[in-house]
Amino acid sequence: VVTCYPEYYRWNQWMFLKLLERGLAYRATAPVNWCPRDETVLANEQVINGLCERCDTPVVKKDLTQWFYKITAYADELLKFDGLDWPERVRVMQQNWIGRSEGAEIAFAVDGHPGQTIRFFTTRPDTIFGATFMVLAPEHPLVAGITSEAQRAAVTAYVEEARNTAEIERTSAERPKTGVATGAYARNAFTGERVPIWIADYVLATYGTGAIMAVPAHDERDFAFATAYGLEIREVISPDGSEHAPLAAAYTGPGSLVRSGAFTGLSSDEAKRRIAADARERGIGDASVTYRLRDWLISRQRYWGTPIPIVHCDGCGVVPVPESDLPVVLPRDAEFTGRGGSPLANLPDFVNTACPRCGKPAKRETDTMDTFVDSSWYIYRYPDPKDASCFMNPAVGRHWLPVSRYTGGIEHAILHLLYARFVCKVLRDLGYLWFDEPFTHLRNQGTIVFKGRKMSKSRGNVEAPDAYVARYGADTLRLFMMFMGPWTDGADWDAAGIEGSWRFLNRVWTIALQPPPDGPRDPELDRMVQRTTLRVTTDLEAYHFNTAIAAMMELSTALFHASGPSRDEGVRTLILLLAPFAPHLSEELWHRRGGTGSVHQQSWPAFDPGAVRSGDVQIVVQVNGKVRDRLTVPAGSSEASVRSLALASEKVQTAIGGAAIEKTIVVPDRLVSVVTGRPS
RNA sequence: GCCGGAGUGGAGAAAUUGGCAGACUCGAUUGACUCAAAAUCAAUUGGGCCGAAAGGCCCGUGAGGGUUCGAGUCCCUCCUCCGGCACCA
Repeated sequence: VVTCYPEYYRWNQWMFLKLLERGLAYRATAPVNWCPRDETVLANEQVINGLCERCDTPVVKKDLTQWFYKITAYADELLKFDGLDWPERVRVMQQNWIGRSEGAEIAFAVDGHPGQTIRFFTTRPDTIFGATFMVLAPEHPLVAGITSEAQRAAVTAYVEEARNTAEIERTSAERPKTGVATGAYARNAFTGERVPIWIADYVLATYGTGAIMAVPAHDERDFAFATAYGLEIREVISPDGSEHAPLAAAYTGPGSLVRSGAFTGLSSDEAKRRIAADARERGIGDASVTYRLRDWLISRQRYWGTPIPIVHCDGCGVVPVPESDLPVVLPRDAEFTGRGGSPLANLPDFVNTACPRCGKPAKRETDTMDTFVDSSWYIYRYPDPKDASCFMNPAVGRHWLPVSRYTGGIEHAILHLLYARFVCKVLRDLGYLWFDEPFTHLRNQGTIVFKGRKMSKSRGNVEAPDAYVARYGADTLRLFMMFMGPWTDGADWDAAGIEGSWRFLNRVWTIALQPPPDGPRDPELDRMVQRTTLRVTTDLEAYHFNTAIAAMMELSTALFHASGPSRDEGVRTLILLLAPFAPHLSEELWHRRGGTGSVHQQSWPAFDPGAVRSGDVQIVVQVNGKVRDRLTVPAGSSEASVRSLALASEKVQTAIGGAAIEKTIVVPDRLVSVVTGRPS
């Protein structure tokens, strides 16, 4: 939808130019996720279990030149959730996704290839004396150059096969480890030994440096690989300080170093620091941090998306469209060919343009932006959508932003919510926003499961509400869905209980329109109205819609049996409380009872916390932890009076049975607990 | 495998965050109204035991242990289910 409005998406383009200036947008050739069915690239976040987020087609890797946003520059800040009221689940998902690992990056020289080194990342530099071989990802750029003639055919075949294997299959942990020796050797800079260099697809090109030192004694994957190919397994970390050979399995815990030269005897933690420091002194490495998070691939070979404001000129290269020329308008006449590549590439009027720098004929970028770019900042447009000078009017925005209440499905946990946090921080650093986080308070509505699967409009797994609306009305259906259970939990869809919501609304209708029978004021009912107002108000703020409705049901039952002015005022309050839950019915009743204006524009009912607590309360009396009697006393009764009243109870005295009282505990307005010594 | 969340009646669920377990709703049973049914209203509805009744007693929140005057809630061990990530070096 956004793509229909150039005045919206021009700001996607404006932001792109700002990020480009800052070095936060860049173009690079990299192995990227490719959906063969949609014929477009995808960001990592849009590959779900190796499948395309949109069409569930297995994704493959392809080397392509694409545009990226440098979200990794904010990885550390994105790990922080200071001051945010967010569900634990979402925080953990984002933290896992970002995947920060501390360790060291170290280089080993390739034997017989002067100047060539293999850089690798490890979280366990303490195990470096046990690195008996190295493994490169099949896509690693060094592979072709170092492979020996004898191994060339085998290596080429393996690389080819890896390229043609779907990502989901390649990264399956259950898959047996496979690989091929390159015939080349590296020099372990710590043991001084020559170690063979292998390629294997269990090493990922996109993580760390795409290469590892393999320590089979202390890594399960390396152990499995070494066992399969008969490579040396050398213990260098011992849980008890003594040596154990041969190892039946990798020992991945901490311990003290053995067979590790000058570092022998150190603890794992100490050795991690000392070995990284040693690598730094020798100029071959340093302590380092690696993230699982990859930069955000924003190019798409799709029609519906914001055109990327770039011109490719034979003379000048990649040239940004000047800000004054924005927006670059998405043509309306593109054809959906269903074939590969961006549809824009087939429109000569769009593609052919003049270079903004030299004026010579040039070609426009034909990729469009990921639509998650659109949704990453829309909240800043809300405060003043008419303002044309910027995407947001700061004077208005200061009043409304950041967003204090945000809700959405859990499916946004590491897509929209991560992108929006990133864009917020970028705009802050550009000087356009004055806060660090776009959404200070977040709640996820639960998933409704229908026929065993998530009920989803885009997936077509829905039950149309029409039949329920026709039979019970939209308010009943809405109320029932809020009453089924906690809104944040979701539920299996089952309309069996909808009659209850229907009956409740009918009862409200009846009592609201009946002329109230005469009678005196009813202080007990007045208090209940107050109490209900309190409960509905706090439950609403906490998203506890089910219990708010339960409280209103109780009030409606009490009003049904009441009379007099208390009843009439209670009904008025109930209609106001019900308005957010049953908007149509409450509006109708509001008018039928002579109310003016809309019920939805009235003040929310007030309550007096003191009045809520007044009246009589029931107090439980326990003897040695068991309930023995119940007392009714005025709320706020003193501890002493409640205690003596409790001890005066016959039932309590029977339970005490003459034993000595050790202590009594009084919880105001709630209970008295009597503790005795051993029964005499 | 790692991380997160959750296990409470026949069903959906409550429980003021350590204070009467099962509010509210569905379903079921019984009664009132009706020629009858529907609708509506009322009563009962965790299990077991004692009692003619009024009422009383015991057990009970996935399992076992612990802390506490008191545990659905806190701690330890385990089981099951749901969700996320997963060959991330």
